[in-house]
Amino acid sequence: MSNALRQYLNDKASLTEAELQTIESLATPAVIKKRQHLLRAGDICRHHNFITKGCMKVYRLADDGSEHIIKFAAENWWANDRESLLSGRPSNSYIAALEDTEVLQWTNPQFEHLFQTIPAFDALFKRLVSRALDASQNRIYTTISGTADERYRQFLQRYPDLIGRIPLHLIASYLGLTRETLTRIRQAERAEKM
Amino acid sequence: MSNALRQYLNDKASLTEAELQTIESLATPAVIKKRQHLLRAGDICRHHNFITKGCMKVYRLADDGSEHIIKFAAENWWANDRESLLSGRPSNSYIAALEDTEVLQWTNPQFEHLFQTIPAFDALFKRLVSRALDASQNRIYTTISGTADERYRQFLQRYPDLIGRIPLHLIASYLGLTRETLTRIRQAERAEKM
DNA sequence: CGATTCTTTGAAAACAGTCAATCTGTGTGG
DNA sequence: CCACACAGATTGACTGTTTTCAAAGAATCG
Repeated sequence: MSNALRQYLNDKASLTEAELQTIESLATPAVIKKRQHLLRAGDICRHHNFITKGCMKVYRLADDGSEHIIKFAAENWWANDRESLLSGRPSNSYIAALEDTEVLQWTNPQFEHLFQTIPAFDALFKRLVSRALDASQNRIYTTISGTADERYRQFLQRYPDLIGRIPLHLIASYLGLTRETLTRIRQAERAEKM
Repeated sequence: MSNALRQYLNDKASLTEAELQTIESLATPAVIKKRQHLLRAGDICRHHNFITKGCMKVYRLADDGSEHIIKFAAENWWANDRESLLSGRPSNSYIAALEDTEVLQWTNPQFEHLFQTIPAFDALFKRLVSRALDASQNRIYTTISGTADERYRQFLQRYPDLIGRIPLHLIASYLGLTRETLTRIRQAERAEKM
C-alpha cells in the first residue's frame, strides 16, 4: 500500500503505529483513469476519498449545462461531496479525474468507527473541517470583493503548484470566469511586465 | 438569563439538565448597541458569541476602504472570527451590530472544556461546523455560477427572515454587488410581476 | 425640524460574456 | 511516419451587464 497516507498522517497528527495500521487496514484503494468519474450528481457519495496520486476536479453543472468547479484536489487532498456523504442524500456534484488518479477510500461508518476509537484522528478531522471552513470563507471574500484579475492573482499565490498542471479553462471555471476572459487577463499581465 | 440558548440547545442536541446548566454557567452576557463593534480587524477574537437578540454583520474592508459582508447573524446564530479565535492571531474581520444586540460569550478554553466534558456538545459543534462548510461551498457555487439576480433570488429564498430587517445596501455587499445594481435588479423584478 | 442613513435615478465608462474563427500541441490509428 | 482528430488556448468584433459618478428623493431618528 502507498505510504503517502502514512506520511500525511504523521505530518498532521500524532498516531501510534497500531492506530496507523488500523486506519490503513480499513482503506480500499481505487484507481480512476483520466476523464473518468468518481461521483456523479444524483448518485450518493459513499466514500471519503484521499488522493495519493493524480488530480481531480469537483464540480457542478448549471441548468444551462455549464460546468463550475468547486475545487481541485491533488495529492494529500480529500475529494468527496460531504453533504451527500454525511446525509446519505443524492449528490449535487461530480468528481472526475484530470489525470490518472489513485485514491484510498473509507465508508462513512468506517470513518465514524475511526473517530470513536482514535481520538487523535477525530481531532485531526475537526481541525481539517475547521480549516476548510475558514478557507471557504476566505474564498467567498475574494470572490465577492475582487476583480477578475485579483482573483486570478490570489489563485496563483494560493495554489502555485496547480498552475501548469491544470488546464486554464478549468481555472477560469474555478474563478467564475470564461476562458476567454482569463486569457485576456493573463495577456494583460504579461504586457505589464515588459 | 435569557432562555434563547436553552431552547436552541434543546432543539439541536440532547443534553441533560446538568449539562445545560454547565454550559449556561460559563456564559457571559454582553450587550452591543446598534453600530457598535464586537470585533475589529487587527484585534484578536476572544469569544464564541451566541446571539440571543438582535442582528450583526461580519465584514472585511478591502484596500480601497470598501466594506464586504461575509455573513449576517441574527438570533440563534454564532458570530465570531473563527480563524482568529482558534489560532490566536489578529482578525481580518469586523463584527458590528445592526440593531441593539445581546450575545452570550465563552472563551475558547471554556469551549474546549465543554467539548471535553459534554460529548453531545462536542457532537453538536462538529455538526454545526460541518453544515457551515457545506453552506459555504454552496454559496461559492451560486456566487461563481449565477448572475446578479439569480444570487439575489437565492438570498431571498434562503434568508426570507432577513429581508426588511437588513438595509438593502448591506445585502448588496453580501452578494458582491453595488447598491445601485441591486436597486435595478429589484426594479426589474417588480416590473416582471406586472 | 435638521441630520443621517438609505434608496433610487440617469448617463457614461469599464468590464466580462458570447460567438465564431483560428492556432497550438498532443496523441492515435492507419 | 504521416494524417487526422481532439483538447486546449487565443484572437477579434460585438453584446450585454455591472460599476462609477453625481445627484436627488425617501425614510428614520434625535
